[in-house]
Amino acid sequence: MNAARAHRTRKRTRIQEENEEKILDAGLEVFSTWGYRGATVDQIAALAGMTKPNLLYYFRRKEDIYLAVLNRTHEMWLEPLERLDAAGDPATEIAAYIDRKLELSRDNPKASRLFAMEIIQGAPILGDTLRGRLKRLVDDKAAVIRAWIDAGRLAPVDPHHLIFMIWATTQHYADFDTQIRAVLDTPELDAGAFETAKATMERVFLGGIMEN
Amino acid sequence: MNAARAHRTRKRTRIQEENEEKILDAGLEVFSTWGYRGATVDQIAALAGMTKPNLLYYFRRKEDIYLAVLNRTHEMWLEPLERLDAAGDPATEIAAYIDRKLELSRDNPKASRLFAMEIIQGAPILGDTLRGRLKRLVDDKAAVIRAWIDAGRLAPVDPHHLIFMIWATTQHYADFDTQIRAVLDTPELDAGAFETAKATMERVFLGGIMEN
DNA sequence: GTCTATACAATGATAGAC
DNA sequence: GTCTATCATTGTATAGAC
Repeated sequence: MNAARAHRTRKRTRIQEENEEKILDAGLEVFSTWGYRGATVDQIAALAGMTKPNLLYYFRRKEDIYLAVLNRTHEMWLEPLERLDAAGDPATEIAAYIDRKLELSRDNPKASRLFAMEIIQGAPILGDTLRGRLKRLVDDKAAVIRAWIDAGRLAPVDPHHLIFMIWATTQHYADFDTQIRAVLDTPELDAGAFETAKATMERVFLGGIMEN
Repeated sequence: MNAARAHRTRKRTRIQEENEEKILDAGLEVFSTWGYRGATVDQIAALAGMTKPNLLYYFRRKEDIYLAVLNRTHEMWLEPLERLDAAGDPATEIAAYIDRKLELSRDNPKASRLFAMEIIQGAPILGDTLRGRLKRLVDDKAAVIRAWIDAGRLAPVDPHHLIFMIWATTQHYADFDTQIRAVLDTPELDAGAFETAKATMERVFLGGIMEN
């Protein structure tokens, strides 16, 4: 985890914390736009407002920056699904999950695009996490959904693919934001656009999976 | 369009056509994996089975290859929506649209990822196309859907966002294929996985938007 | 402890000779 | 249609100044 910073063992100073944060913010920006390989250390340093050698004082290698940025954000990505509660009402729980996921896209579009680039490139870094922790979490929550279906509280849809559909639709508003803005002819996706998206998604998903 | 090949004015020979096609195939592969900037001409040349200088005889610059690859595939992307028929039955038409789009993802995952990378990077090349031709097409078909809604044949959902949802879910199976395979613990998305995906999507979408 | 200047090897894009 | 040369970019290392 912090092998990246093994050369520094002492407690971090205020300047260190501030600079590391600036670097990670810049890294998120650049990696999420260009992917790991397309990003350059120069770009990140410029965005962070420091020189390249100065940046390399904090992170010796490009890969260390990438790892740190991914580590800083990947917890955030699992959290909404973790909160899906087997004891709750199916419609309420699923609607709330969609809301949380859509909010995450709205508030952290760069983090969403960072993950998208990593996955599209074959998940060279996150592959193990996907096959391990993510798979266990999804299997877990798919079992919850299946129990709801077996109890006749939801229409019989495949739980895994239902989750994929929710991921796809919510993340679309972050990852493909450029395309959506082009089609809607708007300079940015404002609160109104997200409200309409949310209403449409809840109507389609809940209408589509409630036994009536 | 073929400004990229303006240096060649004669009719193309068989060898030229074959080599250009090999280059475009290799370019699709490499650009869709690494993005424009992360791709190298060396990689593309190696994949195309030729030397870098030989490749550069056909396309003088990396950007020319990228343009040609995008141009070769972007028509394909508009076609399924173009076929949405106002005179048809709403449920049938929308189900057929979903099918066509999902088939496109299954059969052309690399093209899908190429577009994804281009959009995530802010559509530097395709931006005008998105704001022009794509927007007109979507507005057109959104009007068709709205007419169905006004006639009481569909539930009142926002047509644009419904289309976004269909794009998101279908393309997800190409773009995030690595993540889906990790979660489903399968070496590849086979016909069965696509059947389940299709059934789930049709159940959710049609259940979600039919007035009952 | 923090930052700058400089260097350098590797890679990659492109031009031009053959 | 092929090979070589060139030149900019980029990742990384080091030496030392504040």
